[in-house]
Amino acid sequence: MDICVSKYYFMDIRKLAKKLNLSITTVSRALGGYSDVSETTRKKVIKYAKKYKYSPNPNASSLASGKSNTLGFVIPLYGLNSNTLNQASFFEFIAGMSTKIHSENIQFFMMFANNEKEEKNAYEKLIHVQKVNKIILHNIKIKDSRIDMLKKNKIKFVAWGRTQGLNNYSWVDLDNEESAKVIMQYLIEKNHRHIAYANIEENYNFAFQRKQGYLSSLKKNKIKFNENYYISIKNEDPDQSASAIKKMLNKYSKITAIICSTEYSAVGAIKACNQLNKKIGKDISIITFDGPVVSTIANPSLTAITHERKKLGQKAIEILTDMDKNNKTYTYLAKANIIDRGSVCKLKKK
Amino acid sequence: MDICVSKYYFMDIRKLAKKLNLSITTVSRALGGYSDVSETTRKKVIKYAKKYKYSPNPNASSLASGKSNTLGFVIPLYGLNSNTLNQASFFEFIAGMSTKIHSENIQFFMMFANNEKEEKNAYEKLIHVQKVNKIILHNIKIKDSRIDMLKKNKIKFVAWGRTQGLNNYSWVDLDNEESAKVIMQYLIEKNHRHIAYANIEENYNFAFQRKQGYLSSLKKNKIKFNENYYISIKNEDPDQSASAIKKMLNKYSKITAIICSTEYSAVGAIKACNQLNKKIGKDISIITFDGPVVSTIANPSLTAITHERKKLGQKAIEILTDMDKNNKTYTYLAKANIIDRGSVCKLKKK
DNA sequence: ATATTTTACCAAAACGTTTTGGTTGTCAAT
DNA sequence: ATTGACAACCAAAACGTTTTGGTAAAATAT
Repeated sequence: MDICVSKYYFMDIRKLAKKLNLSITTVSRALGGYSDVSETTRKKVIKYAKKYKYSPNPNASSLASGKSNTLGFVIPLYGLNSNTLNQASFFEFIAGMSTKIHSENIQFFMMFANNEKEEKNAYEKLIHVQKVNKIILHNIKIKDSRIDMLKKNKIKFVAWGRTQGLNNYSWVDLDNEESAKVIMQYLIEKNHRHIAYANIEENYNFAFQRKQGYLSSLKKNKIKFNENYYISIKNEDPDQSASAIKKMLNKYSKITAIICSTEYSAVGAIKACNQLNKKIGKDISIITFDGPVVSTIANPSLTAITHERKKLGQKAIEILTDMDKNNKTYTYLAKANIIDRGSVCKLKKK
Repeated sequence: MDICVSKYYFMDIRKLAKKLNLSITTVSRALGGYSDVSETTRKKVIKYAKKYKYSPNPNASSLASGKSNTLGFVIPLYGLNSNTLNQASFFEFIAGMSTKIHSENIQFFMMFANNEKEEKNAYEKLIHVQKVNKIILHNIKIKDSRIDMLKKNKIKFVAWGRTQGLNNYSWVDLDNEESAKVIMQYLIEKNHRHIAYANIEENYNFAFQRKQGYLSSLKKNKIKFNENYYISIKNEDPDQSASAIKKMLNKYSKITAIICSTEYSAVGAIKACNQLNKKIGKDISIITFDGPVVSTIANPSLTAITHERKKLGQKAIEILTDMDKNNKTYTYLAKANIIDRGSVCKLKKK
């Protein structure tokens, strides 16, 4: 990789205008896409701007226009260990964004927050000091005051995740309910009927939605919901899950399959089965949501349903760009696919 | 979390100067810490600036000064799956930085790169367009042309990792060689003598350094290096590791312990042992470098040596701030601790 | 032929700072 | 008393854009 000091980088709009025998205004407006510039002039300007690698000074431009064409992004480090926003999914989101950011030439401004207070400060700074005009919001809570705040300040934003209830803003999200249904269909086709569900507490939106899918599939298939088959763990602690699952399996031996709502419950399930000497994929079937890490690394590896998380990031940027043009709101639901890793077996039909 | 639209945020330096009955210059220089402002005036200015939540417009200030007090950071997404820069360590680094960034009030400018070409462009943009004056460099290769480039452009930087050979620049790094020695001491105290080492290819700097520690410990303890006990896998593929380790264990039954240089080899080792029906922590001992994920999630969990990666980020920022004052270069080596998770057993003394 | 609209361009102001190159007043040294 | 040094302040220029409010010429309408 060779990066040299290029002389062309010191070209500013004034020099460019002089070279072209045009006024600064015309050059600026040509590049800005305004209609009061003839197409022949515009082409000439663009051609020379490229040739001399002219790139507007972002500080000057933001100062003059009052807007910095910058995307604000607060990373709640304190929440990154939680399933709602774990490191792996975060990176997939980023990776998705990056594919679009490059082409659209959006600048990026990141801040970090180690707690809620810092998070609040970060948003204030982004808006009032850095003057970002776009924000990607994540770590969405069931009720989230940031949404009103951004609306008040007329900042364009896309939420990664949804609040519960009315969602009259742009968001991208996993299709959690649908995914749960897909999992259920998969298990039912393999003749499982006694299907347990290991969740974390439902006041995470995704946990709630996934459970809804589970319930609705049960109903559709005329299986009665057995609350003994449903576990809800408060903390994201594999060992807590493990002991709860162990108890459940001991008591209700009819269970043939467990759906794990999170990576942590999946680890718990594995531990529980090992302790009970139940062979996964044979004596008991396990299927988990996502868990890119645990699914592949865990021993044995787990059949899982994985979402196209990269698309979330990609769509978020696309939506923001669209919102610049129209004043609409957009939404996007990422679909999921089941990856068979052998931890679900087919039962004989009764 | 409640974020309101604060009227104070629209205070600029002019209004502040008027309120204080001072010139703009004096206010600016008071806040800038210049000596041609009396201490009483400075105190007054600072007090009012705080009171009215004055915060200089970063665009105006960067434009005027020609420097943006911004930290540049390119995330090579394409390298984030590699052990040198994996997601978990990346976040720990970030988290470390964030503790310092808040207090020092450094701005952050991130870019993403999906390949080497984009990485190159990103650095060019950061320097020539965004005008960042500080950079944190990571994904350091054994020879790395970025270092010369940054020196030429007189950008202050801290590297996360070291090139091989002369390191006359500021860097922070893991003390890989020392960590390997610590592991070896740990195993030898537990009477292991036939210690295997599962590495990835040595042209990763960290892999090379770790091997050095292993070799030097062998020497110190008068154990002859047995090249049959040493594995070097090209790709970060658990299955490749697994088959190599399986072969090794089959052939050389004297081996009582395996050191895994990476997360991937650790997974490989677990798989190999399971296939051979060797009980980890009993029939065979496994200890791994880092692998925060695999160590805890893997089944069984693994004894590991973990570095204080958070400190890397913290120190990187500290060093950059120090470099602003002095023109020295600084270095920092993060220490490591062994976390016992029961995968290493104590052998009887022969 | 004249009035009106449209097209294509531009000079100058504005954005909110930092920096330059001063000035004024005070104090100590002569 | 005069000079020099220094402390404390300031007006104006500069940073590189965008935006405002034009103008002149060309095209169109009357």
